[in-house]
Parts: sequence; C-alpha cells; structure tokens
Amino acid sequence: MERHSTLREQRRADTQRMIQAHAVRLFSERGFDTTTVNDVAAAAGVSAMTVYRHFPTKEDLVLADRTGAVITERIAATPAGQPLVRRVGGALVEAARAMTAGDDRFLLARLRLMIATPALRARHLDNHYVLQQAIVDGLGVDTGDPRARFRVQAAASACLAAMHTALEQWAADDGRTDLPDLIAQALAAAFGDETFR
Amino acid sequence: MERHSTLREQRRADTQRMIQAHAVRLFSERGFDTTTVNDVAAAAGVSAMTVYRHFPTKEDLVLADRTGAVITERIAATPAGQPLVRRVGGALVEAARAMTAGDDRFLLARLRLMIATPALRARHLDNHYVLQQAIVDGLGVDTGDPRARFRVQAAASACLAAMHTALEQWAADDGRTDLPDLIAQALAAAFGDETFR
DNA sequence: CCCTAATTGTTAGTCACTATCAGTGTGGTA
DNA sequence: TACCACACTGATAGTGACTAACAATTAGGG
Repeated sequence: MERHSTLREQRRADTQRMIQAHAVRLFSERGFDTTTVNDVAAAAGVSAMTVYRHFPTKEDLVLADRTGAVITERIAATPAGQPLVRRVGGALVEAARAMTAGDDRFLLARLRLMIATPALRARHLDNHYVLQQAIVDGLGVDTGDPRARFRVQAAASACLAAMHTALEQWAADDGRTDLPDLIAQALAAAFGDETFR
Repeated sequence: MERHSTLREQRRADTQRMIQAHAVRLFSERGFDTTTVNDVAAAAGVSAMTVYRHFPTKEDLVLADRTGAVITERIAATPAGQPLVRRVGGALVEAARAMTAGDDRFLLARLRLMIATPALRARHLDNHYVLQQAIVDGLGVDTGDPRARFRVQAAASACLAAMHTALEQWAADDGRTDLPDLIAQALAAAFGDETFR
C-alpha cells in the first residue's frame, strides 16, 4: 500500500494548475491588486478556501513554481572543481532550459506580473534570496571563514542578478529571444567569460 | 509666509520617531506578526489612524529610514573616473558611517527584525532592489547596451550583497564590530581589493 | 461493496488598510 | 489680541487577505 496515491497527487496537481491558470489570466487582465481571491475562486469554480489550501497566499498564485528546486538540484550535480561563478551560472542556464520547456506565454505572463506588481516583486526577490542561501549551502564552501562567506555570497548574488536582468530583458522582448542564451550572455557580460554560451 | 512650518515638521518628526520606537520595542518583545498595529498605537498613546498617517504599512514601522537616500546621494557625489565597484563600495561604507552615528541598539533591533521576519525581509530586499536600480541610474552607464547593463547590474548587486552579508554578520556580532569596517572587509573579500578599508 | 481518508464548502472571526467626516490645536495674519 | 486657515488627530464603517473549526462529499484501496 502506497502512502501517497499517485492518482490523488495527479488530481491535486491538475487542480492547482487550473486555479493558477485562472489566477494569472485574471491578474493579467484586471491587475493583481484589483482582483480578489474570491474572483479567482469564482473563475476557477471553487471556493476561496480551496484556493488557500493549494496556495498559502495570493502572491503564491503567481510565484509558485519549481524553478528554485531545479536550480539547487543542478548546483548539487555540478562538479566541485570548477570556479564558483561557472558552477552557479551553468546551473542557471540549464534551469532556464527546463523552465522554457513548458508554456512560454504562461511564464511570460507570470514574469510580467512579478515585474509590475510591487508585492509580487518583493516576494520574488525574497525567493531569490532564499535561493541564494541554498546555492551558497550547496556549493559547500567553508562558512566559518568570513572572507570566504563574503566572497561566495557576492558571487551568487551577482549570478542571480544577471539572471534577473536577463529575465526582465526577455519579458521586455516578449519572449522572442532564447532565454537560456540570454542568461548565458548576461553571465558572460557580467564576468567577462564566453564559456557560458 | 513659509509653505512648510519648521516647527510643524519638527513635531511631526518627533511623533514619527516616538511611534517607531514603540513599534520596534513591541515587535522585538512580542514578535512582528503577533503584535497588531492597534497594540503599537495604544503603546504610543495615539489612534491606529495616526500610525497609518505616518507609516503607510506595518512594515514601514521597522523599515523606514534614510539609508537609501544617503547611499544614492553619495553615489552621485562620487567621481566618475573610478571603477564601478570602487564607486559603489565607497558610497556604501560612507553611508554605513552615517547610519551608525545614531543609536546603535535601535538600528540593531530593526536589523534583527528584518532578518528574522519573512515579511520584513521581503520588503527589505525589495528596498535593496530599488536602491540597486537607483545606483545603476546614478552611475550614468549607457543603458542601451545590454552587455553594459548586465555588467553594471551584476556589479551593483554584488556590492549590495556584500553589504547585506556584512549587516547580518554585524547583527550576529551584536554590533560589537565596526560596521563601516566590516562592510569594507566584505567588499574587499568579494572583489579582492584592500582599498576599501 | 464498504471504510478510511483526502478534499472541499461553510461560517465566523482577526487584522491590515482605506475612506470619510468631524473635532482640535497651532501658526501666521489683520 | 483676535481670528482664520490648515495641519493633525480621532471615530466609524467598510473591504479584503487569511485562519480556525466543523460538516459534507467523494474517491481510492481492501
């Protein structure tokens, strides 16, 4: 007997995707602040409580994805011998490839909301910060030495900033450019290294 | 006739400081989430409306300060000839000197809240992002070239990350170390340059 | 076919925040 | 000094995000 039913998980995932799709559509049409959670629930044909059971906060309706997990997994799978920036940057580019494998328009709509809505931008940046700490942990650098910690935090932050700027550029280009390539360009420009491309 | 009375401004500033002092004390004692704005208002001896008139959101009771403005002012006063990291880093160290000129315990309490409370951390990071954009603008780099934009965004982000890590270290040290010096060390460690010290 | 458990809906409640109106005190002016 | 305009404050009612608790439904596994 399996502890978690695969069928139940499937249905649950479907419900989440359905609710999130309605939410992102409504937020894009009417604006995030002027759309209530009740509106989303009504559009999705469920009660407000069901929305909150799947998404802890209204912001999560836009922000929830697996990007952070994908990135940390790639970091862990990276050989430790390479320079820090190379390891992190490579993982970011690979994660972007996985991200853009799905529905580009949906990702684009979510990104635009994150950029345009202060509340979403703040939560998005906080996610980046948590991701940065996970990256630093995953890199396995000695955290006892303050100098090493300062160095790796700055490097990880610069990598994420490059990705963030590339994401904004990608959204401004309406997703016409190749996102992984754009991130590689951003990393190369930031660190003067063409090997990301 | 002066449009803005100096006396009125003085009283207003005093009221703000008084409310913020009560707020930070209560938040530190009981926790941010478990303390209501009404509690703060009652402790300060004013109505909740008065609190909202002085601080737009509950988070602003902790976050409101002039650090961002000080930093951008210093950036603008920096000679354009130096390397980007030097210009930004120097401004951050000077701003930290101005910050720590006041009440260290108060600044420390606020920092601890920002670190420990997710809602405050997100807003704090968003303030850093806004500051980052102001820094990039203030540096006067040509924003038309994507490569230059990528580079300067990453550099500014790395500088702010170094400052952020130094602030956390300073809070962990209970403010015993010298904050400007710690930031200079963080910048030096991140960029391999001893000239910040 | 039944039983357990996951999922959902309903209701009532807290709290952050806003809009509005009215009262109060202060600072400059006739 | 008397007055007046205006900044400041308080009270009230309301919206909306979010939580707790309980009941109802449904679906998967034996």
